[in-house]
Amino acid sequence: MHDLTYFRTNLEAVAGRLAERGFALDVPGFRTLDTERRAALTEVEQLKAQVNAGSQDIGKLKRQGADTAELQASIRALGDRIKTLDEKVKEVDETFRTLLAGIPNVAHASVPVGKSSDENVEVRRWGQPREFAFAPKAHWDLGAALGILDLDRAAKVTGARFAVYWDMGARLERALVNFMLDTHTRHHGYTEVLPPFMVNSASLFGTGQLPKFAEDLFKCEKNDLWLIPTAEVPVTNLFRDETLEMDALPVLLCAYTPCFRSEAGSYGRDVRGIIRQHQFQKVELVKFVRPDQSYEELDRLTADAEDILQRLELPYRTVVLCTGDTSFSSAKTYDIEVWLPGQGTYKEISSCSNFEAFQARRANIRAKNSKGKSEFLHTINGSGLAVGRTWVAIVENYQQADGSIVVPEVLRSYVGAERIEAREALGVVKKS
RNA sequence: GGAGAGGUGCCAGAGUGGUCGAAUGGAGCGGUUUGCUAAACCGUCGUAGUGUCAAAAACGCUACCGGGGGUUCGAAUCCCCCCCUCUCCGCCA
Repeated sequence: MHDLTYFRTNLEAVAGRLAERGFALDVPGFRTLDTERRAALTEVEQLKAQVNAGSQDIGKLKRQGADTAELQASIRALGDRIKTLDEKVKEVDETFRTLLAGIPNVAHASVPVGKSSDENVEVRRWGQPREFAFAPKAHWDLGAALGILDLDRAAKVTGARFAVYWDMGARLERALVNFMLDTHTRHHGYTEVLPPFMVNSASLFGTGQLPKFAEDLFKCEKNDLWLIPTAEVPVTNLFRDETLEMDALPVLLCAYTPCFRSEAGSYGRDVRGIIRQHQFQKVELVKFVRPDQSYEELDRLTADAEDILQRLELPYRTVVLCTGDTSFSSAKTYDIEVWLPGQGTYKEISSCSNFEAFQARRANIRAKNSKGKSEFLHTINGSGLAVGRTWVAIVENYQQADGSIVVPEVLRSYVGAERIEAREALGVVKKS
């Protein structure tokens, strides 16, 4: 959400910046609506002022024992006009707010201008993709053969784009969650929170998923409850309608949650394996920061996420998204992409964004400085990391010629094994 | 799910139809006093929208006492619906 006064006084400039990211702002339409809104507002407020003044007079006159019937009647006569004008204001106001709420954030000056992901810019690369003496397999083949990943039964129990993890597969997922949370809390200074996995619509508005992206979410019609698409939503909204102390910033939080996405509009993509699921697990990093420090804090958060991959010794690259690929609420986003040998490509495993005051304004999250003056703070978040995709990266990168998986050094105490091998005795391995 | 009690400013807490944007106390901020601290005293102290204005400041107006609707010339106060908190009962991991 943009600041209305700033938006209005800098309309042409803002429209130009929005065009860079592919959003066409109807400037004359905005001006007309804005003028219309203010005209109606001015008129109805003048009428209300009349009513208020008249009502006070009636009070005084009645105490003096005077007859007020005539005055009451004349004020009552204003009622109808106020009522119709009020409705008009409400209507214009709603249109206006819907419009304003649907306008994306303006990209930071350092963000490269571009139309699509093709124009994202790589900023660094870490690690060397391993040379395989054999043709590396994809995780769906490896996982099925090891009996640790079972998509068929998931489809039976629930449906497409869900997964069942068995045995060491489940253990690996859980190990990753614990390893990530431990690393962020012990080495990077984050405080762990465990939020609800369902939120109300006010929270989704606060972080920018509503009203525009409702179709990407799972909703429980009855209660105004939605399954979270990311922990960003409940965690950012922890401080909705609150004012923090500027001196107490930055606040660094990390949270493990499952995430639920309808994935409407991505039907043909990533159909195999568990890259794109309706439910996946994620450890999320969320920061509430001082406005003047948000970009250094974004770099630090991105480094915290990358550190997980470094500790797991998984090769990756980091790209800065161009204006056209940056998401609705974000002013600048880095994607971290892990190397997947089974597919011979770098695949997004984390997305780290600075929203500046865009979310804070929507969610009304402020910070008060030492002089008692409060302003909107900046919010930052990123995956640290997507657990399911990290699972995929480990299985594909650490696969052996015999189909077993070597467990990365740092995970061994969590997994309780150095290697994941097929366990026929379990009876879940499907013959194919 | 049933019965009852509540939800007021940063906090505590008054206020049951008019002069209430809201008493009082505390916290905060500014100041006086003080070797320092404490105390005392004085002042100040909500948010948003909008008008005058080139703009800022300032001043005015409108709205806001959990959310939404209604009654009335006038609502924190009366009525209806919803949400949340607390107590008891039921159910339940």
